[in-house]
Amino acid sequence: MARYRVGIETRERILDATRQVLGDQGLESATLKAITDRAGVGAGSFYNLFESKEAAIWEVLAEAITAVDPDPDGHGSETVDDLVTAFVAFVTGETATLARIHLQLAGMALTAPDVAAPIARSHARRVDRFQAAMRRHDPELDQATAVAHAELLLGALTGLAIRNAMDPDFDLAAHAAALPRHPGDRASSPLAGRTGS
Amino acid sequence: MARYRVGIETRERILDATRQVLGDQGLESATLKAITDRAGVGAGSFYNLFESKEAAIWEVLAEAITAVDPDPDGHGSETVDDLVTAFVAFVTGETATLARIHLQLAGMALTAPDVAAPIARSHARRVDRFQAAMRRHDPELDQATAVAHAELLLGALTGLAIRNAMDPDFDLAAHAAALPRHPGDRASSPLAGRTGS
DNA sequence: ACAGACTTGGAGCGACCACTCAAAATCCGT
DNA sequence: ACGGATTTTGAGTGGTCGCTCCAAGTCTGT
Repeated sequence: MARYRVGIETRERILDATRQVLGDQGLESATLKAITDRAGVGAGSFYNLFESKEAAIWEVLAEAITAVDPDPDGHGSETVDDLVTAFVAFVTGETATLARIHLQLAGMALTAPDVAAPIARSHARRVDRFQAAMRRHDPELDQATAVAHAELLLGALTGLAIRNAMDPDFDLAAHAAALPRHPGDRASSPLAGRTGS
Repeated sequence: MARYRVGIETRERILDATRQVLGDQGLESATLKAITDRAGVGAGSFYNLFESKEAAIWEVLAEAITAVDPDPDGHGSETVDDLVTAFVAFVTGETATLARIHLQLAGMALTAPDVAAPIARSHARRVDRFQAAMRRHDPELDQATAVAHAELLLGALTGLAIRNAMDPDFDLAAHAAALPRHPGDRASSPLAGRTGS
């Protein structure tokens, strides 16, 4: 399937359309017609390139699960700040549509068992990455506390991302910058330095 | 509609069924058949009591939006700890099914505009309540910092609730107890005192 | 330029969707 | 215990769902 150039391009157009439909209208509205209309493609073309509607959706969901935690550029040297900045970029940059899908994953995980496992794995990986960065910053920090603060930060980042998605005027970068990076840090006011590091 | 006692009881059975379907299988699987089968009721009975499928679902969603923030028992004297404990009770107690629905709301808010506004309102009310409790604890605390920490705590609580819903062995109470209640508090290890206050 | 492989659109399929309706059963003030 | 109001059932409606199929069109190695 998809051996000629046109086929590969069509496949990408369909995945793009699936991303947009999932991001803008949600899983419930992601019908075959919605996807193929947006891709400008007939049903037959779709099924020439994908096993089923579920297959295309799953491919995009897997992308949304993975994309929030891209391969470790400086896996052993990244700081908590790097990780927070990367998340802000994920939500506000080119991957914004994927980010909107990412924010719907938690709800899906509760009701779709086969999507829950990879989400849990991805979450665990992310917690570990944050936790390691915290302990690099403060080698005295015990692991359990670092993990707890990592979960705290990730939960807070998700909350801010949701507000950002709902309110176009929300200044995600400023609020994210104000989060306490390490256990014992004080949350500061997001009104202060706008793009400060 | 629903003037006789049987009618009122049937209405409640249908709402119960809707809660269960939404909580267990999600909005996508909440078909009329799924709801009426679980309620043990014919389609005609349903439409004798509800305008539409959407009306029943909306009624339950409104309940899930509201129930997380019940009317202020001691509105002017509650502590952050009270609020955290209340949330743990909401997730693990009799309202567990409503809590599962509540956790799906964020995703819905992104794709269903009419559900977004009440969710945003409810969230703002909750942030305000947490923030007020923090400033009662430390009158020196400026509002912007208190609000930021309130958002942090709420995001973290939601994250923990999702983990709790996905993993039946997760000790939500212990993890919630370890969260930093006030700006500058250190997250502690959830392995320590299990049900300590 | 040919020919076999691939891609395309869209009519059509059975299944399921939300919803209607009228006749039968039940309720409850009198 | 009567009788009008309410409730209940389930077959039926039109519409949409995911998906199949195939004739026609396009691609690409030769």
